Amino acid sequence: MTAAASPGSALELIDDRAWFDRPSAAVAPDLLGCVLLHASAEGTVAGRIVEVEAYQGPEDLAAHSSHGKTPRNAVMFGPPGHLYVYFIYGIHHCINVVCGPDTKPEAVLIRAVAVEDGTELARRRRGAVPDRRLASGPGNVARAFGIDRRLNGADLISGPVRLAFGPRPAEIAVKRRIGVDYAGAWAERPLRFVVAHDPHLSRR
DNA sequence: CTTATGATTAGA
DNA sequence: CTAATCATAAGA
Repeated sequence: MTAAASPGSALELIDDRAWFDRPSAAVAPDLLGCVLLHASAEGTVAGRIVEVEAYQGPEDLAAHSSHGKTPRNAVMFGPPGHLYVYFIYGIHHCINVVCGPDTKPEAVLIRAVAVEDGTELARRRRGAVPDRRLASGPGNVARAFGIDRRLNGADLISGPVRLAFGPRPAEIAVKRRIGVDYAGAWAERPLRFVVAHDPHLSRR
């Protein structure tokens, strides 16, 4: 029995777009402990988000939106509560939650999830890896959940990928973002939020 | 059309 | 530490 599926702890889906209509640095820590779900034809995978990063609009030199709107990042410039999925390094997909306020191009990158439901399906998609690495690292989250570019722009309130409120983590740690050293001072900003001491983190 | 490169990962 | 691997964006 899992927290995501156990009777008596029904999932409370996030169905209010206003919840997403805030700066990414405000949404990001609130996302920790929340449940990410993907109901696909293959089955459903769900789990607790344990690591995220906030990307803050055009002024943030680490954000894709910092070089203007293009076909790839257009979803970031659209309404909050949608999925921004991009393909990177020729291999990996990364999934983001589009935030606000309004159409300000901010988003939260989901970097690690503790899979709690649909574990078998996630394992099939990922191959033989230890549980702690099943959805650890942004590319691995997308892989385990079966999410690719076809879901770019999907509505988190009406689409196959949803979010639900979960128990607030006991302790949240804030660190610098990973893989954005090129962004100068923006690389130093404390915009990576993690559930402290969680074994599923992509890094400590 | 050509070219450079990345919000990564796994493995030596 | 580096190779893998290709969509994307910018430039000629």
